[in-house]
Amino acid sequence: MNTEIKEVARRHLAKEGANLSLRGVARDLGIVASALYRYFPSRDALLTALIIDAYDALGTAATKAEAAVPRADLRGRWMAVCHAVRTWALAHPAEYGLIYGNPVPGYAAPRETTALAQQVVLLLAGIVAEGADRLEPLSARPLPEPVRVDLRRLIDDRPGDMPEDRLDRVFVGWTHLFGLVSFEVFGRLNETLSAHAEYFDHHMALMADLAGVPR
Amino acid sequence: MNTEIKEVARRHLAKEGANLSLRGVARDLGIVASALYRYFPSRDALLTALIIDAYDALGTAATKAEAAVPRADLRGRWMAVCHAVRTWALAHPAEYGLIYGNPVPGYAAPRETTALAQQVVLLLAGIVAEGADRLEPLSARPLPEPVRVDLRRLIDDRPGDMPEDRLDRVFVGWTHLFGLVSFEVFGRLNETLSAHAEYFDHHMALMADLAGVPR
DNA sequence: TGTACATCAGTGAACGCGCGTTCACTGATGTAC
DNA sequence: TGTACATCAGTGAACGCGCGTTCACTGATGTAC
Repeated sequence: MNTEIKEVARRHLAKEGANLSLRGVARDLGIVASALYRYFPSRDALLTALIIDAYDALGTAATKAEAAVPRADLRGRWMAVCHAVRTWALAHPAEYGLIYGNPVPGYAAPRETTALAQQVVLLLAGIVAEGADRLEPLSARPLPEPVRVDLRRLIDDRPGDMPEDRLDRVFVGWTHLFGLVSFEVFGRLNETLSAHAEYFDHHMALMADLAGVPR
Repeated sequence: MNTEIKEVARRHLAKEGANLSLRGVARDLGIVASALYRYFPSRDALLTALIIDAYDALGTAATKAEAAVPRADLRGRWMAVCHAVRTWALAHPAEYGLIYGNPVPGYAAPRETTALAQQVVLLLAGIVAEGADRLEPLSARPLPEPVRVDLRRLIDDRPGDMPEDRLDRVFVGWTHLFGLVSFEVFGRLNETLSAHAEYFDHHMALMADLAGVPR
């Protein structure tokens, strides 16, 4: 029942954005609004559940896609993650918007979401950690010290090691991935470009180059 | 009076997101809600005005900042555009969200916004068109044909000329710019990085490298 | 096998609120003669 | 200079709606003896 409610709520999100209405959800379930309180203590709680589910679904999609590629094919794994994120986002635009669009007004994301939100970037970092080409000469540009410190801290907080420059490039790819997916999902690309899929592939491959993912 | 209404409405946006309430705005103006109808025919019309204003303000901020840099300093001009976008977005998070976040549910952006939305990328393209280094060897990766076609069409639709590869790199920078700004404005960077400004500078400089903006 | 009781999903009325929009209106200000 | 009229910004009541949440409740199902 819990999952059934969330399913209907997801359908509502798709039509109304984050203005989720409990009464609307209840109506679609053929139930009276107050009955929902047996399952979720408040509207915010339902929203939180949906947000967590969204992070989870996105992370799972990316993880599964990446796991399906032979371990030795690092570039294939990188691209699989990118594709999985884009595919999931296009299939679930409202849920994507919930976690990567405007913050929902008056709603504070609970602590638990932080770790969930990092899944994708960790996947990308994990791939690069397994093996990478020398970085492209652009990297002659040295990291600003405060950035180096941030990146070092992140590296030290987790198992494994990696030069800061390399993690920096992973972050470049990660930012680009979500920047581009957001552009596409939110319709900002529509009047400008038509070959969305090819454009995406091309750019994420460029990001792989930049991060030194071997061809 | 028209501008006064919009000013108050902008303050409301900042607190409530896109759930703009006419009655709330009227209340803050010390006016009865129906009086607003003398100035805007509907809530949607007010929203539209705010959206257009936002594009306008962002475009103007970028244009002015770029114009203030000596013409010969191409890299300075590129960075000025990037900084102006970030600064404006951080100063006006709600208005930024209105134009680069989740699409407002049930609201269709009017035609006029398309041209306004392209201002920033045109600025960047204009800078690169004035002079650019040879592209970095990454560009050994050829453009996929459908992407080349899209880019060619965009180039032919406007005065001036430019190789498709170069415009492609401008788009990379543009996507990255808004991807990173969205991450920061929407708070997706908070738990991960602290040196936001330096991180931004560093990455946008990298994008300049990538687009062949001379150092 | 039959009765008494507990559980618990869902009901329905109510509270108090906010919303966008319409409509006939008031009353001050400005204009014309 | 004084009167008559037009303009028009803002009023206030009303319509019809939706919302989240509470609360005492019903009534079916399952369990214990």
